[in-house]
Amino acid sequence: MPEPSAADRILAAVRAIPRGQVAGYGEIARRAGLPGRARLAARVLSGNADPALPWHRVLRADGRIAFPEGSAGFREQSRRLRSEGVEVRNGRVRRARAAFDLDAEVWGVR
DNA sequence: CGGCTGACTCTAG
DNA sequence: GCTAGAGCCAGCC
Repeated sequence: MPEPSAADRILAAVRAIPRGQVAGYGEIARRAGLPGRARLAARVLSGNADPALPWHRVLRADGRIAFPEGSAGFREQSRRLRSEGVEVRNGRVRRARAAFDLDAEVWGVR
């Protein structure tokens, strides 16, 4: 069978985010072997239909939720994050990158 | 082919 | 911490 499509690799990268942790769109794209394709990662998520996909663990580079504040998606994402112990303040997650990079070293990823 | 759009990112001020 | 502007990429009309 052919090698996985870009979208498949992005989805795999999203599924690899441990529970209770978060990653940025650019980070996901990079891990999928698509550096600089953050927008593609966002696009893939917008069209995903997999209920098991932890899409709520993906944030913007500055640790903010990518949805407009107050929107349905925004509330849903912050609710899911908090339910797994992630601290969400005013649409922003503390230590989005730091926490992830820390574990990245542990996993041997990079 | 041209133009618009978006769950993006980076740099400046 | 905030807003603006520019750069970027893929999909759609």
